[in-house]
Amino acid sequence: METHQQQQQQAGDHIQDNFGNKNSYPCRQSSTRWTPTSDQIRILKDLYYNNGIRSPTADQIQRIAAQLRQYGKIEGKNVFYWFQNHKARERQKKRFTPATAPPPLPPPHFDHINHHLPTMQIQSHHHHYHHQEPPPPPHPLYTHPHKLYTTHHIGVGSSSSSQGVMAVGCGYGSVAMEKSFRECSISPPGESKTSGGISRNIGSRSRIGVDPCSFFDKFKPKTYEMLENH
Amino acid sequence: METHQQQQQQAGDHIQDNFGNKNSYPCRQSSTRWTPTSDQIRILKDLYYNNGIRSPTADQIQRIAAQLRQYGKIEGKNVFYWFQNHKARERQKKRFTPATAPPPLPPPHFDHINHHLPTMQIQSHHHHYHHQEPPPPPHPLYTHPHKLYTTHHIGVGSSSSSQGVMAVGCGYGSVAMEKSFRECSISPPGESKTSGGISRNIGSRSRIGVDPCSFFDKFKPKTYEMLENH
DNA sequence: ACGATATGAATGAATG
DNA sequence: CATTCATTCATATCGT
Repeated sequence: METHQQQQQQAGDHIQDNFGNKNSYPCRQSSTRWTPTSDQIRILKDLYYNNGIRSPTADQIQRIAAQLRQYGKIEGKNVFYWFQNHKARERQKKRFTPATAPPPLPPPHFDHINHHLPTMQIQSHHHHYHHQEPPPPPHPLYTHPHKLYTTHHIGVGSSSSSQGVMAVGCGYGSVAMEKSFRECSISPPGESKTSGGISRNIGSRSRIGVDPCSFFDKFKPKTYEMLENH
Repeated sequence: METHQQQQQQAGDHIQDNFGNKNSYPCRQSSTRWTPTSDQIRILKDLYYNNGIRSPTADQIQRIAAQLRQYGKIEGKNVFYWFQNHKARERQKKRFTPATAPPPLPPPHFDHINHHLPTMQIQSHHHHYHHQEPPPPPHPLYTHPHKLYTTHHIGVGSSSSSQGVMAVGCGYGSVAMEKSFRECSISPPGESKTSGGISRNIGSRSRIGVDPCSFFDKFKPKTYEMLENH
């Protein structure tokens, strides 16, 4: 999925939108749409997979966006859509690829491409549960009761020095992170059936699918398939 | 578009391994991307044009993929993307028909290719209608064919009342679009471009727009709008 | 070998 | 949440 990442030379390169426009560089990413940077994606995924955030609250969205802004332009809605889409696609895929060959997955050792991941903890306070078991995907028990965003302080810890590092409480240490399946993951219990109900706010259940978190580099142009599918 | 077609292997030379050959990889296709076989394409088009399927449901996708698997390797997502792309491109092309540019191109006309072949029969018989050109451009009436083919069950062959055919909507002459307020901010803070830059700035508390009422922000926005206006 | 084109794949943004 | 639309990236393939 997001493995190959498009181009996002929002850096110095002129972007050259290939449309009728020949505008040169007025607005960054001339295209009107947000083009996430690698760091932004990395963080978003981290929040998604390692922190179980699936449908952030408005509050969280704002904070996340604020943090991600360090790595490039971004707005709240981008964060909002990102989570929506990521989640939806994860499910969708599962949906139309139910029994189809969920094969053995060769353990393509996931390289540890960049391990300088800025890990961010939006709102974890001092609660460090043990649920931090990101790397070993096997068990997403994740009872995660957390999500009590009572704090206003963003945990943001993003990394800092070049390298790993976590800084933040639950951040996993990085490393290892095996990539596993995607669609055949854990059962998709109906979970949130909030339909008629009301609330459903805070809980934000997540069935966690702990996954991969692939890092893509601009260097790694090739397929994502290996990791993704399945 | 569907004019030139790539009839690749499958016939004489089996270049690619296809089938989950245990060759070396578990199941990963050796090739990067799915390369539909002639039969698969024929069937897909048949479903598209003769059965009016434009956006198959997850359910249909599964079945279609299962059927097409007889003719070569294929996954649900391939079917999904195929329909998405086919539809999008058909529309896209049509969209650029501002009068000044008469469509010199004779319609694709793929049909008749082989009628000696399989006409998908996902779960029912199949009927053959006269394949009518799907995109007769002139008329953008567009009554929103959305889901005309409401079948919940792949109508592939006929689903209830056959009516295969029709559904062609695609008119799509209007492109209203007005809500877009794309912003184009000027000089964003872009320094830390993609990856690499790990500038750090710890304490960065959220600052963000910090609106007056940020107390009860814990709600989950259903749409981006909600987030925005809050 | 390129360059153009067709088209598979991905994903941001919306809408229902 | 599910679906859909628009764009864009990536690559297979063909023409010259």
